[in-house]
Amino acid sequence: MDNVEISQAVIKRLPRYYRYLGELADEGVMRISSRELSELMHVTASQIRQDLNHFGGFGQQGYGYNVRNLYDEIGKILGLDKSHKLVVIGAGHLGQALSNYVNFERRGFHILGIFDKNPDLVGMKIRDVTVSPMDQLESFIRGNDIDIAVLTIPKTSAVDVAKILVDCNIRAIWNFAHVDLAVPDSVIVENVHLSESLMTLSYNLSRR
Amino acid sequence: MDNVEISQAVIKRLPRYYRYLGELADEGVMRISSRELSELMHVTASQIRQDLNHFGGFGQQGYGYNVRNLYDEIGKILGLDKSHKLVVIGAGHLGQALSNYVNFERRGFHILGIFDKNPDLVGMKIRDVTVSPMDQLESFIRGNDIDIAVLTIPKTSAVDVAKILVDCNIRAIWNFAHVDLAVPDSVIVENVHLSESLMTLSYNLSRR
DNA sequence: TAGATTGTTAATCGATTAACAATC
DNA sequence: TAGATTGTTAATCGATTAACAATC
Repeated sequence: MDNVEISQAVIKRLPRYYRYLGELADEGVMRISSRELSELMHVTASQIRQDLNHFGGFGQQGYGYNVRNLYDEIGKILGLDKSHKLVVIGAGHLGQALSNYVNFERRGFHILGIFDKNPDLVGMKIRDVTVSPMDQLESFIRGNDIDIAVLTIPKTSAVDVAKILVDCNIRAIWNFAHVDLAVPDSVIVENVHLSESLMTLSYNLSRR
Repeated sequence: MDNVEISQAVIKRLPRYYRYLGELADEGVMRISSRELSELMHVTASQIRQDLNHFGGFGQQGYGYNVRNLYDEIGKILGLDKSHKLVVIGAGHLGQALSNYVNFERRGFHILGIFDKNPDLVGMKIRDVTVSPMDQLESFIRGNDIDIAVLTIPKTSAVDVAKILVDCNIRAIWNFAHVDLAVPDSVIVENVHLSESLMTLSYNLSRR
């Protein structure tokens, strides 16, 4: 299973399937065919079947897919059946926004610590978590077996903090700083570069 | 020029070139070859030359590219030489984070209005802008010739607000709500689905 | 001029779509 | 059984990489 590498293009479509299937399940829809789903999502039925078959045959000929079952299976593929421990580094507005976002918690992403170098923010309480000073970061990650670090700090500090995170054997970094972090291959980096997203919008706007 | 459609894959790479070139310019680097840039960015030199040549010949044989010039040209391609008027809809933490982000302003994205339906947030001042109630949104957009609406509200409200925005002839929506907005083709939608990004990270984490 | 490097064409690779046999 | 729809192979399309002639 692990020997077949699945392209990131496929992976990036899974959360969208997951979202649509979750909504269908909430509406009480029991089964759906690839054609029906394709019309709903504005993609080809062929692509849906190809994508899903990378992971196994979840459907049944002549019937289609069981909505609830497919939802659960995609959840498992995405690792949403496991729980993850996170720290948020940077307690500014973005860090607060992410820390307050209830849906992450619901999907098994538990924020155990929030850190900031600004003494004015240290001690602030965000949901159940109190913001801690940066010098406690390293021992906290090691002591609490943290999987994921969320980086919502400026790019200059981000580079330095990433080094610390690697030393602490962090497994993944969700990076909101506008910089490409240089980390070993074993550490997963998922970038959210908001300014690049806005520039893409700007480009498309200027071509009208 | 407009008759050749350029793929979104190319467009999405431009902001990254722009970022690296900006940093090089700041460091005082005058010229760079596609090979040097390719080593810096970990992409192929071929791809860089192909990408750039969609928009014109910015280089010179035997010399390479003038860093400052290429930076400016990509900026123009991305529409960063023009100024844009935005409103932020949703003054929660995410809306505040984006409204406070100075770099957007510096790149010509001017936030003229911030709106929220929560009376507790109305009246709050974020940089120079005071949060207004939602019922003033429509007249504000029309009266101030707003280009871009930034949606940082829950998905249920997002669908309704998007309808209003379309009625007001908004040109683009930067959408942070976890929903696919149904708008006419003439309206550009750029989605930032944070939970999908986190799920992608989660997938990659579980395959190690 | 000789060396370097672009701009661009051709070759390769990978992803998407179409088609259909298998099967529920 | 007949109809429907999957799983999967084959065909197409598009994007990336390689190669090299043009040229600074």
